[in-house]
Amino acid sequence: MPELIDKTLDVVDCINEAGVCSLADIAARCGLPFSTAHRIVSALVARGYLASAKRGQYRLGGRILLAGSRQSLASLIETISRRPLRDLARMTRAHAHLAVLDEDMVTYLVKQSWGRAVVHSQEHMQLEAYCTAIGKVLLANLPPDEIEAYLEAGDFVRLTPFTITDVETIRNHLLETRRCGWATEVEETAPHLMCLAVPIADPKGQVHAAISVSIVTRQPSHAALLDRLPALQETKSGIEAALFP
Amino acid sequence: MPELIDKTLDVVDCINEAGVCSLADIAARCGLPFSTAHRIVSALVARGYLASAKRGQYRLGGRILLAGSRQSLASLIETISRRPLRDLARMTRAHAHLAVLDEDMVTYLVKQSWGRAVVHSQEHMQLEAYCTAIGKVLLANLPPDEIEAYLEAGDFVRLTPFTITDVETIRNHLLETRRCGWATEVEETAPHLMCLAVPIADPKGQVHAAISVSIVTRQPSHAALLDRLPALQETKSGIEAALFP
DNA sequence: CCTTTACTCCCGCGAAGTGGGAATAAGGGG
DNA sequence: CCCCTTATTCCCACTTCGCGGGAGTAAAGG
Repeated sequence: MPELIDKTLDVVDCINEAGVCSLADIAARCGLPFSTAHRIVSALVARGYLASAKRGQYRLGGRILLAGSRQSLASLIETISRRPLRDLARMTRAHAHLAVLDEDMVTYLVKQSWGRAVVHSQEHMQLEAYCTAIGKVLLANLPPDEIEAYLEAGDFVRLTPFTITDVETIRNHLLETRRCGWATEVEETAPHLMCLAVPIADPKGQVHAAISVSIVTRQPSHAALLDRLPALQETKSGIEAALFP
Repeated sequence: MPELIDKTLDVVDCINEAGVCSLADIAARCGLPFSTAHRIVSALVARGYLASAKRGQYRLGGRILLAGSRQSLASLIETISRRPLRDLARMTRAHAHLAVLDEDMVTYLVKQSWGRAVVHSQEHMQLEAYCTAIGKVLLANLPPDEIEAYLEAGDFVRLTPFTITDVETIRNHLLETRRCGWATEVEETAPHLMCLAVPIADPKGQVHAAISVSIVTRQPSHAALLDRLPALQETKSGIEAALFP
């Protein structure tokens, strides 16, 4: 790979992380000679990828700030994930889903089916969050105050005999989910249906989506779900690596 | 400026504008040889600045999408504008402001005073939009449905004998403002105070902020305001060029 | 299964980037 | 208001690193 490109992206990454830097900071952080750093920074400023407010203050420029806002990360995650999820569905002999949280509702962006067993989910469908594995993962990774707001505002309907509707129990589930990094759901939304989900996060730990496997069976058991956890984790890693190498 | 950096940014810009491209598209649009385009694209993909969903589909990667969301464009505009506005204030012998719209209120981000005349504005202060020049510019460049929503919801208080409170008149002012690119206000918020404002927009015409000059005088006149329009326009151009070269 | 299309890889030439250092300009503090 | 500090700009010979044509290869879609 061209070295200059790497150096250039090092500079951008560095400023992206640090917020504002002087040229000296940049040179030091990226391990670049002074003049090289200056040359790169000048080129980036000239193109609007960096901006210098005052002396010794470089920051991200308008071009980059605008680029981010035009397209949503969710749409990228969706297209990136489609193939890995199809592989996951085959490998685990289960349905695979990708979803994000939208206005406290789980929004399914990708569904990859497996076998004949029919699951009611569909792409673009919205479901309640408290009773689905994906929903639990997404809720659990919200800021604490938003979790509380959700728990207070929520109207937790009993969809099956196993649906958890008690606020305290849900809160504990969410805490546990956040701690261990995955969530399950066994017949909480529909009979014979169980689910295992993990989050998709960026390198800083911010969660942007979640993926899950869903199994339809006469004999629901946690063990059958957890067998799939390694494969799910691997898919998670693959997607995260594609998004944030 | 290093040529490779320029080519690299050409590629990024190209994908940013086109949304999704194949390698061939990129090479064609940027006028690059195939192998060169491939080398650049690979490097960008390896760093997460581009992502390839499937064959022939490159798009912006997670790194860039995330970079944009972390910092706000408003904060950049604020720091970039401070110096040009100070110069503007000196040159026009007036107070200069930068503001954005936040929840239908004008939010002042930068104030550069001139002379002794005191103006009530302050940085971080919020004012009503319908009766200020900056507010009119910002409102006028909202999507039509949001303008209508503002006009319907608004409670237009008469602050001075000259405040415009009639919805129909305000609507016409906004249309005219959008057409000609600037707005004035003569004693609509306070006695002896008049104002002239223009928008700060990106290359696609999207308005992100507005700047203004404010004059305190015993004899308010449109002419004295419009004398300042060229200087204001020049400052606008300078800021826009710094943001989006 | 086959075809098409996009991607990957290779290699010698030479243009293009490198980087040490000195001059210059621009702020901020006293 | 001036000086001092610190960031920035500029220069130039060296040599590395990227260039780019084309042939091979893998993958998607019919």
